[in-house]
Amino acid sequence: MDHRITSSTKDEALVKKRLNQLQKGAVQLFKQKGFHRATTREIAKAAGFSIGTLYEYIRKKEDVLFLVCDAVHDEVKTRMENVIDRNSTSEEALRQAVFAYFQIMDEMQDEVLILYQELKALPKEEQEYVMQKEREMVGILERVISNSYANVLDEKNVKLVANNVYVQGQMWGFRRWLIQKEFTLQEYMEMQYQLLKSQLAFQAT
Amino acid sequence: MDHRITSSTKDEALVKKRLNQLQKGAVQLFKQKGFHRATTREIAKAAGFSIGTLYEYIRKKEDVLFLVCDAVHDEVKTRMENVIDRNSTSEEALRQAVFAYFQIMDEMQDEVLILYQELKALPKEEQEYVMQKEREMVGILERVISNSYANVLDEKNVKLVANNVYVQGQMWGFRRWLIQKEFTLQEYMEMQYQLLKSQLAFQAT
Amino acid sequence: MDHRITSSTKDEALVKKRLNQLQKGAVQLFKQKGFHRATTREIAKAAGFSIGTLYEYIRKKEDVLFLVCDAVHDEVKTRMENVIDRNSTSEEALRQAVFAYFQIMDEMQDEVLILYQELKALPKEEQEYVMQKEREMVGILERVISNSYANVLDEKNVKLVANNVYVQGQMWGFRRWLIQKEFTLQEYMEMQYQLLKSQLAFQAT
Amino acid sequence: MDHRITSSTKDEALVKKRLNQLQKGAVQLFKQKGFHRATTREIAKAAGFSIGTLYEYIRKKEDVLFLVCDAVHDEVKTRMENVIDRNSTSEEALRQAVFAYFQIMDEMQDEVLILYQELKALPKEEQEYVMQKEREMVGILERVISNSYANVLDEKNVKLVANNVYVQGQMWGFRRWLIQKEFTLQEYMEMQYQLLKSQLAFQAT
DNA sequence: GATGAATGAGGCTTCATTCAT
DNA sequence: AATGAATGAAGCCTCATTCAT
Repeated sequence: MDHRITSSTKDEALVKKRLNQLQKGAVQLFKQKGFHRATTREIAKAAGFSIGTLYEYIRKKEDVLFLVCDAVHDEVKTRMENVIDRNSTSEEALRQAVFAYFQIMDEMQDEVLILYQELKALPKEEQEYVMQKEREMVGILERVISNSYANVLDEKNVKLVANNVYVQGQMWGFRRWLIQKEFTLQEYMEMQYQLLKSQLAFQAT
Repeated sequence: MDHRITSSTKDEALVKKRLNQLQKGAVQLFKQKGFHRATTREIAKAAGFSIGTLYEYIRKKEDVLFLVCDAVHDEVKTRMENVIDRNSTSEEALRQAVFAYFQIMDEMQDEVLILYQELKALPKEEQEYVMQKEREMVGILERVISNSYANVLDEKNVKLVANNVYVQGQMWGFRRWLIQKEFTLQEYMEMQYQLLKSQLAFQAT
Repeated sequence: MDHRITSSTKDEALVKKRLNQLQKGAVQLFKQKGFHRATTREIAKAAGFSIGTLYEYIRKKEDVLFLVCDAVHDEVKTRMENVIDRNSTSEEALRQAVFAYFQIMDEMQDEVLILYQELKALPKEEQEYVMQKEREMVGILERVISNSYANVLDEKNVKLVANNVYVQGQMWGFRRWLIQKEFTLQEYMEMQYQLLKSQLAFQAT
Repeated sequence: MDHRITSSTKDEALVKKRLNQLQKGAVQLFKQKGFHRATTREIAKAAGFSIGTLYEYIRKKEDVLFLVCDAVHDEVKTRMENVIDRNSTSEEALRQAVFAYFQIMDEMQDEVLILYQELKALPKEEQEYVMQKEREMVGILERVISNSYANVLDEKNVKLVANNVYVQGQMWGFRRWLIQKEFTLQEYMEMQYQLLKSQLAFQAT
């Protein structure tokens, strides 16, 4: 699944299956207790196998966290790419992408929370890797925005706006104790999108 | 300093001094290693006293984290309040407040990072307390925005915009690996402020 | 190969082959890492088959050690017996035997090292068995000495001298870090033999 | 006590006391189970304190082994030096030293056994250190022999003979299952000494 | 009030052994 | 007969917390 984690098992299909079990279980667990409070035994149990088997597929507890982070990004990215119409330059395309992104962030808020809070528990090198994935994600938003409003925004503004949108999506889950008390997802999406449009419209004048 | 931490010591002045040492040392330490990786021995050492003494002033390791979180918020709040002109309703007042806020977030980025990442390491009750402080901070921004643009924005929009600004300030430090690679602080402040204004201006039309 | 190890396999030829593979591989491995640090997986790999197969031929990890110890002794004994002229009583026969013994100890120093250091890792009963083999080896030397100098030495002296020679042979490999720094094998053999002769000669006076 | 082991405790006298307890307890324990089979918990218990305290004075389990090896050598050396008359060149002085050495080896046979069998469990660097101590011990014997028979033996012969005596002393304990079945300590000492003298006498002719 | 030695629960990880295929 | 995935007991070590001085 990922070259960074060397498992002693040889059967590729099995490895994939096990790592998938592991990642699924770990997300549920980390959601409740966070990475640090979760013990390796609990991780194994959540994945549905024994502690011994766990260590057939990972080398260190941290590897599980990395697995989760990696999987989250991959899923977000895949889902975004399925939804984005790369050829369209219409405003509608932007709306569609932004709404889809917020929707995904809503569905994956637990995963995103983990990613946010535990990143620094990873070794430096793996942190870098995860950050790179974040850059790619922001890059996707940049492209969408830039496709829709290429004429009105300079590159730097696009970067900033994309980053803002990206963060706003994450904050929906991350600051749910505040935001979800005040807004429904519909409202949040709609309002943020209106604000976004007003920025773009204004720059265009 | 805070009623939640009961120290067996009585001399108020000394307690204050010690807790201050503690908080200062802890921030430096958590900055480097994070809360979980820092041991109580290291915390004591960073504070300049022994492990035994540490436990004269706290009851659990978590108390130190709480202390730090609390202190960070207090400092941000104090500095913001010193800068804000509560009576002014001019656009200039908004600009001043936003710039000041970003400036503070820049200076305290390490502290804010800690606060962000370690919040869930606190017990539920203390989490609530810290969240409450966050709400207050957002509230301050709300008031400033609302004072300047009361006529053009409904309450809910103000809430959202204030929250966005608040998060953008934190992200300057939190996502420094991305943002600070692309923008200087000046640029970031200026551009975010322009975007903010365009939102407000647009709503006003 | 040895009745102490019951393998579930029946084909005698195959068992022999496998146990031989196993013993050869294990010596190489133990040489590097010692018995305790070598894992059963590594042992299986060194033998050229899987962990599952390993356990078709042994029951416990210790069995491998026993196998090695046993094989070492057998080889030393066989080689000694090939070289010794049981009928000769001349001094030359002694010289020949002693030199041959030292030569063998030189060639098998790694194996002897293992035997020396890991003996107590065996269960008591197997220890006894190995010790018995040691006694036999010393016995061979006793006979050679006694054949050559029967008239001058009482039985007890022969026992002691034989034991000394036996140990000196082992020490060539076991204390190589000291002895092999100071002497070449030729020198060591020659000098030890001279000392041996002087003992015998003196007793004869 | 030894710079190689860094204990977190500051009080020098206490450290010395604890390390002494530790070493004493460990010898008893290793005697029974060997180093590998002894758990850190058992080591702590044998030393009379908790596992936590154990790790206030050592960093790794291996350190305990090193401590033991070191202490054994130190004790042997000290006792030898107390007994040796450095000025005497008489044959009597040699006899005295050799007998004393065998006596010590008899009394410390368990310790010596440990040293012999577990040396390779130490990290390379520590092995070197222990070997150096062995060299010193052999050196002491060399000096005694050379003092008594300086005129008859060349340096290389002295080295060899000293090494032989040294090993013979250790073997009394190490091969007790063989030697102590056949000889009393008195006999062993006496006979080995006679052999030694015959070597020296013969060279002198 | 301050100190730091002592404690032991509990975490991570390894690895001998088994067993279904 | 051979394989290698699965198991879980058990080992090493850390570190938050206590308490006697």
